[in-house]
Amino acid sequence: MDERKQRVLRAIITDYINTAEPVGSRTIAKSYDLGVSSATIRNEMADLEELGFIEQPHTSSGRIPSQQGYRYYVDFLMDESNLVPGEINTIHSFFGEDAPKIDKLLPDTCKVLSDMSHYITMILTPTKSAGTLEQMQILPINPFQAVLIIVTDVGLIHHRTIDFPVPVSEKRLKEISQVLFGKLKGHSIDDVNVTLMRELSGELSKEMEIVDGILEMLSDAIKTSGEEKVFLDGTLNILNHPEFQDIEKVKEILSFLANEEILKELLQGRKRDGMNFAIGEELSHGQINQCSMVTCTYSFNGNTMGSIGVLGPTRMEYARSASLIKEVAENLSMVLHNENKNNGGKK
Amino acid sequence: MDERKQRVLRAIITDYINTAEPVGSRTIAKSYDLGVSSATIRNEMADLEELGFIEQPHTSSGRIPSQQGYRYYVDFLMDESNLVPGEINTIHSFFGEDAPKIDKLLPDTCKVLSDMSHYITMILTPTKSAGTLEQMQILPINPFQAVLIIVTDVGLIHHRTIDFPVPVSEKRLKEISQVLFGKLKGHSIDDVNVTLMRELSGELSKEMEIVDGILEMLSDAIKTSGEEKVFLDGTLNILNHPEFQDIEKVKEILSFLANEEILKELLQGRKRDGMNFAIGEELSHGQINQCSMVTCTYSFNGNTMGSIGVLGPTRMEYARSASLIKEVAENLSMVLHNENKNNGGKK
DNA sequence: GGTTAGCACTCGATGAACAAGAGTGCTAAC
DNA sequence: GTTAGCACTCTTGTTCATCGAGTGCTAACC
Repeated sequence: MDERKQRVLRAIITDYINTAEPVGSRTIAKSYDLGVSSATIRNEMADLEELGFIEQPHTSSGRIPSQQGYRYYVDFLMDESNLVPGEINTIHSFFGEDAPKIDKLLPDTCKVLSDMSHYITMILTPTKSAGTLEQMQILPINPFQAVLIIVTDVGLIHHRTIDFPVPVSEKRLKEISQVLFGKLKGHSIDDVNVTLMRELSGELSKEMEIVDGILEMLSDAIKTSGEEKVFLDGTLNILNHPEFQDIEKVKEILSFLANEEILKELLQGRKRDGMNFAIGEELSHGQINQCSMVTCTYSFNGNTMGSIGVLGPTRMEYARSASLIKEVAENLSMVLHNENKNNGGKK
Repeated sequence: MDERKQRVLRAIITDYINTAEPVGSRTIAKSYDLGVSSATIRNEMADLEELGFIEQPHTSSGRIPSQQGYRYYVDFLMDESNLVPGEINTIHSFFGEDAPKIDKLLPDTCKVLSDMSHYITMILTPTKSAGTLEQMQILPINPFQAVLIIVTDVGLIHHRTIDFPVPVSEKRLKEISQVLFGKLKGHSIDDVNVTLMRELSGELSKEMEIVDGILEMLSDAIKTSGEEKVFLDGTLNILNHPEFQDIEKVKEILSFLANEEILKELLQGRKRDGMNFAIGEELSHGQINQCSMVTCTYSFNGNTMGSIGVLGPTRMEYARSASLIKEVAENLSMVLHNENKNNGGKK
């Protein structure tokens, strides 16, 4: 891959991203300043095709980038994309003074990012291990049911109803709740497991009679409360792209994305390093093998905790998406950081 | 409208609902046993068209029902639709022994109904006035933030973060929470307004110093917690119907439905009587004037409280949808009734 | 007088034929 | 190594004829 081939490939991809039309040698010679004629570019294109970076939908049409081409692009060719000041302002003011309350923060961020990117956006909540139990309460509804409320240190709030097999009095529930909370406060939610609960059970039973099974139920409820969650927004953005004008295709993709487990998997799998690009079949799911996803992790006090992703056609604006996500992720991390400082500081 | 015209109209609508194709006189003469020739039916059809019940997409095509035709159909012609035993079983077992926990009940019901009907399904939660405050708790997160948790007598659970303008200690918050709950328990959430809160404020201030504004914030939070909510499911079902193969149309409808206020309005407007049919422009929104909606109220101890609706093309299976919704609404009402009896009975 | 058979007519859908245009690959000249 | 030129390919859009479903109307029928 000499210099000129790279420039040709970059031109092809840039043009195709903008127009969604196969791009021919003449277009490149005219619009991208390579200083050579279309014939020369044709020769380069033939080479690029042989190398697998571009392909021809049919003989005598222009070329479109292959998955491998996009991969090479994001790895080596992509320019830094500068967001326009207006966009940066939008993001800053969203995360500014009036940033949404903590429990609205993630879904609202998701919406902002999908509006700005014009792609499908998803955000994975912090990992279990990063969240510690900050508040816990069990509210009785009736003798057989109660609501468990959990607040983690990052401010995520969960509630869940619990069904008891035998009646539990309000008084008893209150006692259990208090003792439990006393023991569990500050622990990582990940730590709450059967073993810990057994230990507690031992301690607790000295103080009061514990109904069998209740602790297990609570332990279970707490654990599932701490599970990761995915917010999704902008699914309809997909309809704006010319590659998704086929109803069947759209149905397949959207119903695929309706499964939260799938979304989790998509985001979790790319949580290690900061910015990540997954192109077409790299996503490992046939339903979205004509899509690409750009993800970025966001952090909480320096600990990796969640990730943000936008999903669009393989012909997506990788550079711009990356810049957008990065900006959003940084701002989000900052807000979460401050939230937490308030927590610790003012208390 | 003599007997025969009615039979012809019914045949046309039935056929069109099944095939989505304009239906011709010959089809009717052949498949629907009217005992007359196609020529006679042609004459009747010309009359029906003049009366405004059917229309012709273009000269020399078959006829399709007009909105007025559908209206006449649901008002006078529609047969009772019998669900097949399998369907009834599905519904019964969903609402049976292992019915979802109360806070999952409505969204899950929504999903079941959309799966069975193949249309978009929405459920409006109980009206404010029907729900009384059963449980309330304020959990401190930090001096400036707390979580308000509300459980209504129908088992709906809401949580909301509250930002205080000035720090409030945990102890103080606990006191306020307890006193407030003591006063408000059993009241309708609708009753919680500034006036009541002022009164309470007077009483409370004898017992403790109340930070200005806190009560208003709480009042506000409680009120919005009691607001109606809409669950939506099966939006992708729309893609299965031949009248929605146009991406633009689909985009318009789905983004229209993404607005929860709109959904509320759609369901609230039809909450008075039990079963309700709204056809095309009767829905009063251009975006969905090619859709129809069947709604049914469900009740709680005999009090009207919420409503269920399915939205499909005007060419929808009105009879079947009505039967489905009715069955679901009745079962739902029953489960909610029992829930409540448990509440009262066992406590 | 209502019903029906027959027939001419309309109009969308389908598909073939054709021209236009975009783009390529190859060759030969620079 | 680069480029101009050209023949060739393939898609796209258009025109045109055909087909068929379905109608409306008329005249005959019971």
